[in-house]
Amino acid sequence: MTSEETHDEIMQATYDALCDRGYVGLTMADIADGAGKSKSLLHYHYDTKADLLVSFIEHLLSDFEERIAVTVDAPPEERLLSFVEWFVIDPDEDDRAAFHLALLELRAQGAFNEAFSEQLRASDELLRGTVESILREGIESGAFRDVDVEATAAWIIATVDGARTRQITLRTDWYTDAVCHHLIDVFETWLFVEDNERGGQ
Amino acid sequence: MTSEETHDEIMQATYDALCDRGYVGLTMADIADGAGKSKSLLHYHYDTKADLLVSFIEHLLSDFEERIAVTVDAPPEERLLSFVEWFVIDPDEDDRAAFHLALLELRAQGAFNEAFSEQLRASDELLRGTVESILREGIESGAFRDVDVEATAAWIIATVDGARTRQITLRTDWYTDAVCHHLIDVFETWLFVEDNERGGQ
DNA sequence: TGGTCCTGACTGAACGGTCAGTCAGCGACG
DNA sequence: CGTCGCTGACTGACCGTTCAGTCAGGACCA
Repeated sequence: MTSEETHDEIMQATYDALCDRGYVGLTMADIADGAGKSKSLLHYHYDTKADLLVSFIEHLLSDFEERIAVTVDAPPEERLLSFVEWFVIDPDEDDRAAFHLALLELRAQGAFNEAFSEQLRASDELLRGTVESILREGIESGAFRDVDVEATAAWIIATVDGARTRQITLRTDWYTDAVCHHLIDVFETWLFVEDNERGGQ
Repeated sequence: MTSEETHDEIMQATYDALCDRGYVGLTMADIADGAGKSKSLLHYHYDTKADLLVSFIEHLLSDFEERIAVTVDAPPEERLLSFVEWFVIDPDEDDRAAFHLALLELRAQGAFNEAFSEQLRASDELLRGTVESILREGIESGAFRDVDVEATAAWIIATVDGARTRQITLRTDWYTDAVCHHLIDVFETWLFVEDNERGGQ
């Protein structure tokens, strides 16, 4: 088995272990077992547990990059709404909720680990950049009003992130529902240019 | 020293230890040292580490209850705005940021510990109840429009929580700034009744 | 073709440290 | 004298990390 195949298996095993143990409960033994390999192998490929996890966040990032590259063709209103819907977790997606819970633990650990922190900041920039580019596209095409792109992207992300955080930590869809409806209201009132206005001014 | 004094000291030491170690790094020895007592004493008062932490969250809750009881006299617009400002962390309040980071870890642990989860849900109800009561008061007095109280409280909390989470995990005030400005905009447009409208309809 | 050398992926066992939890006992106070 | 608050020494389990060694296969040479 090549080094790269092994790397992919380890990343997958890390994901699985993170889902059913969380970050706090995550052990090298869990990951090794999940990959059907020995603990020592993990240290053969990554110096420390922290290194492995940094690699894992990198892996997530490139995954995310691939996924957003796919959806660039839709109109901006649709892209923005599907971004919001994608962010929120479906009630029956148990493993995704578990994963984001672990990710939340990981995000909190950034404060104690500079390498984590760096990766997390990179993923934040990617996320913000994505929303900003949707907004810019909408404004350029005349579909959106001329809002402050950076600030608008920031509050949208903060809002959906907060809703998801409360959704997964409190195990209720109450917050995501309220936030989704609210966002749609705000978008329709403040952001989307009505058809009958288009080209008007 | 009475049992209650010791309890308070332990809670304070837990707070301190949580601030500079985080939840993951928190040990019984840290707490004991901070309180100037022995580890065994902690087990004398609380059966397990988890029990101690449940006690700690209870302690936070009653603290929060006392604090909000103070501010009930201000007008609803002011109460709402000061709630938002209070939620957000000042850039130079390092220890408060550290504490909320630890609290974030603790919130994520709710998924693995039913007793934590219960306490956290209680604190969520308290928070939601507080915002809802501000909204209800505003609507009754005619200062606020007749919005859906539960849903509005939910999205406000999700928004400020998300902003604070990103603020403390990414160590940037970018999100909280954007969210504060946005919230003030939304409040003034959708929630607050203008003076010249008052009594009008 | 077959033998030698080397390397990269991988393992099992052990080590060292950490940490929650235990337990026997001690001083002080009512 | 009992019990309440408290301690220090200790234990068992766990977990990241290390290390000596195995094994398959590829390169190179005779």
